[in-house]
Amino acid sequence: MSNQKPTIHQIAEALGVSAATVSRALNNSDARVSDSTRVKVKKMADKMGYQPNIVAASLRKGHSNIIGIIVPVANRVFFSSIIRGVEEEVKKHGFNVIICQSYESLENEQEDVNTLLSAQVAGIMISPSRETWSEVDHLLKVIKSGKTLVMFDRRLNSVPASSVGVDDFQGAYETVIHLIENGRKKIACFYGNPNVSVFKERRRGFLTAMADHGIDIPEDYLVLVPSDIEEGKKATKKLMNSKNAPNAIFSFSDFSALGAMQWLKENQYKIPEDVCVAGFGNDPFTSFITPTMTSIDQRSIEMGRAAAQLFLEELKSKTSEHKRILLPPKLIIRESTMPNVLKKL
Amino acid sequence: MSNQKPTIHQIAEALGVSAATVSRALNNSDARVSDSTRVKVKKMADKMGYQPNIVAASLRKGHSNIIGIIVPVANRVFFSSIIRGVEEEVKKHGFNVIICQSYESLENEQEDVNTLLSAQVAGIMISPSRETWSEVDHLLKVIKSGKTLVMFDRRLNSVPASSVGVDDFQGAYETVIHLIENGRKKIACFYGNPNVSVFKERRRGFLTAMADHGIDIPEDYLVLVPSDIEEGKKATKKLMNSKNAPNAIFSFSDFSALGAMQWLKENQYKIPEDVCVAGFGNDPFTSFITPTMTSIDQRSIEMGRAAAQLFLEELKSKTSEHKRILLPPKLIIRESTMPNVLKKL
DNA sequence: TCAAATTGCGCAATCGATTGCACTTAATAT
DNA sequence: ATATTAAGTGCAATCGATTGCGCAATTTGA
Repeated sequence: MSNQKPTIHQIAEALGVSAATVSRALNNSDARVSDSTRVKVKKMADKMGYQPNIVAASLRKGHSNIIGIIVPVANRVFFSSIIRGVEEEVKKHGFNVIICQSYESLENEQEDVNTLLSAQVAGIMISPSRETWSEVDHLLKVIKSGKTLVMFDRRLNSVPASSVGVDDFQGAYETVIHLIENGRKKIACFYGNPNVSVFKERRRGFLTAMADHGIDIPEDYLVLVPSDIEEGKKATKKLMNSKNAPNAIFSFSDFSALGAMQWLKENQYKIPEDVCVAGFGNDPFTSFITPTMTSIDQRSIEMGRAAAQLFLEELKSKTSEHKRILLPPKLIIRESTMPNVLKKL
Repeated sequence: MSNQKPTIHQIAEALGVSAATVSRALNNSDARVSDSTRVKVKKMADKMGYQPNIVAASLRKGHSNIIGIIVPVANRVFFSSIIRGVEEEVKKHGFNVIICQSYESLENEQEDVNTLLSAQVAGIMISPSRETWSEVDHLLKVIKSGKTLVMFDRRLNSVPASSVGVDDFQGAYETVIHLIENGRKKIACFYGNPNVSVFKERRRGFLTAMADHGIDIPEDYLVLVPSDIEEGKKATKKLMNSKNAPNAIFSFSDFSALGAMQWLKENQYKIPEDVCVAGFGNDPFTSFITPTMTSIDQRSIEMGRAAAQLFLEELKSKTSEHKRILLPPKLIIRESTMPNVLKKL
């Protein structure tokens, strides 16, 4: 049966050479094969429809050409775009990616790490779950086992590994400045779980910008709001019904910002005239809604690319030094804080 | 060094048994091990921090526990949600997924298939690229090589394999009926590339519904519009500026429907009063925009789950019969075609 | 011209888990 | 009490590619 997939042994036999030679001929890396043999082998491999068995190679080499990616959840545009970026980049170098989702659970994440290690991945790229901040043994294990580890977006100080992210501090800072420059001082902030690095940075950005302009922040202007439309509505309602309602809301999430806008519109507030709203993340929907929403672009695809490049670099160099790459965020000003609209007032 | 990852041989040695016994004890499948030994082995494996080398097992077994997924693009909510569904389902059974993106290119898809076969995947789940319709040898190769193949969303008649999808005909049909029941007869249709199965079905649904109600369709009401905002705008402009402008637009894509809505709003048309707009896909943004957009939900996560279940079934049974699972679509009626708004007229 | 270096290739071990076959011991049957 | 059968385990081959080592042939250097 010619149906059976040929192996290097079949090729070797057909050519009267050894399997070792075939292997070497096919892997351009090792030059210790004559050009004529190499050509012969390649031609025969082609003719026989040879497809390398990567599993066998992986076993022998001690690692596969697969990179594990762990994200909180894969069907959010932000993360799926990062994955896209990673995939595009590593593919060029013959790697593939396995996707795992932690669903923001530490336990799932630990399991995922084990699965990936069992699969002998070349390394792991991770954006840690919301619950991952004090307990990081599973990530240290990855490093100890000699595998490359790279974090993206969220990072953990307690894990000695490289990371790529957007400058969240800067993004938040710029946004607040933008609001202030438009004459807003009563700026409320929907912040996120400060155990997550990116939220902590955004918070610092908000506070610093306000402090730099000598603006005091009423205690109730700082609200912990999960990334969720309904939560955004709830928080907005409470805020706007208080005796000291803000005239701007800066949310660490596009979704809670959307909730804010929805509540404001339902209650006849004008955006941006009465209340400016800015989100974070530049999810596609921010440019579809009415009014369009100001937000900070996190350059997800580029982040994925950069993370992948960093990963591949470290895979080669096996250095123990760690890099921290910060991409510049991009404030996208839209109608929800539009200056020209405001200036007309 | 206890740093080295233990293998079954280490465990065997520590226990004074053979590696074969350890293997059998760890894989509950083969019962030919005494309970006492099994317990002993498991305890020791645990103590030594044993992690199975799946690559080795895969090599021996001739296939891995990895399932390849090929999608046109991974960062569209529809596809990433399917992936999520698949991942959730197969994980329970010890499988992992590798994601490949064809970017709607046949060539990429062919390459992806090769890569996945090289990785000795257990099988492949695919939503074929737009360009994949006449040339399907690469998919036949998957089947010939004895691997399980399942298609989701888009399917190919020329490929003898099971598939899961939503009833696109039904979805389109219902939508058109809904528009007609609201008194619209001048319904334009933004259709998609008919080489793609789902678009062909939606087209059939549209035409059938119109025919069933004896409504003639002017030639220029049928417009080929790619899934893209700008294309939707362009098509709408042309349509509305013609002498026989429609009073409803049914688009096979939420994005071109969004384009339609944007153009209509910019040009002072009222939605739904002047023109009703319905999309397809129920992308999250459809419920965020103003007015909210009527659309058909494709049950992406469920589709992923169903596809995964079907896949796992076939993997076991190795039957040559093929199933075609059709999920019921769900018309989500929103403001852009809202009946109560219309009735007030 | 002869030693030294280089090139080209084969041999065989190796990666770690699985599994058919065989063997021993214990259990059951006659 | 002897013959069958079953249970529990070990041996060793196997999956397919890689690679250190060694050998022969060829080239280079002096």
